[in-house]
Amino acid sequence: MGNQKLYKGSLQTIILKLLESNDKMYGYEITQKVKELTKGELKITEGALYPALHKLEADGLLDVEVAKVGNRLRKYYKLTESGSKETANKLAEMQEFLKTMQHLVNPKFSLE
Amino acid sequence: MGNQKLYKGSLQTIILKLLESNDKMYGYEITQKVKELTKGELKITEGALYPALHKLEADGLLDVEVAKVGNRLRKYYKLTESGSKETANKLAEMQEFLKTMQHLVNPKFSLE
DNA sequence: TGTGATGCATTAGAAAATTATGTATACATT
DNA sequence: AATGTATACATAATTTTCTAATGCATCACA
Repeated sequence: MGNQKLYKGSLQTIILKLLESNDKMYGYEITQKVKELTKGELKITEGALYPALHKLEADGLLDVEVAKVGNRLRKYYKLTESGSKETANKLAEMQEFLKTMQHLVNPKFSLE
Repeated sequence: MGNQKLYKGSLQTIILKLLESNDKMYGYEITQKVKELTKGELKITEGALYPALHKLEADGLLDVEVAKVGNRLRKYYKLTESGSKETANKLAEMQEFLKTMQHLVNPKFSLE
């Protein structure tokens, strides 16, 4: 919702995590999955998604496989081997970050 | 560390939270406090900090009080009334975001 | 037949950082 | 005396990463 800007920088990690859980996905599917998983809180725009996918592919973290469904085009993405490794790294990084932020802003613990 | 880019978008919230906990602080003090609280994981650069402080001030969320310590200048910032309200909002937003991300990157261990 | 959903993509622009640089004081070490 | 590190402010150029807008095309369905 209002916190849409907070997710800056975590899109790649989100994509990688989804592909780790789902083997292969296509772009539109990713946007819908994120919307569903976050109950509409996070909306991935196409202007962010497609460049991100292209970059991950260019970096060798994703493989593409084009499929035709009816007369419609789909590009299925899946993790390469090095993509799997990078996913583990990025997820660890994210966990660390979440822990740090949790600690920073948690109202229960005042910051001295 | 490597997750330095993940914090994009949360600097304002961090500043506001620190000022909520500490009544008044000056810029350099904020950078040191964040470094200390996060054990060096998060480093606020001046190029990000000062523009952020100026914006918060311009938006009426912070008041400034200039102090001279020895021959050195310090600008102490503290929350205005509307700053306190906004802090509450931003902290709630952040909690929500952290929960969402936690759920996204580790659906197995949801927080709820 | 036109509207919303599906599916790809790019472009212009904004937001929010990093990096580099600048000024100046203070203190400790060589 | 000179050098480096810490303290303390600040800005400018650049980069990263998004949003918003737009475009093309297929498909379902009312």
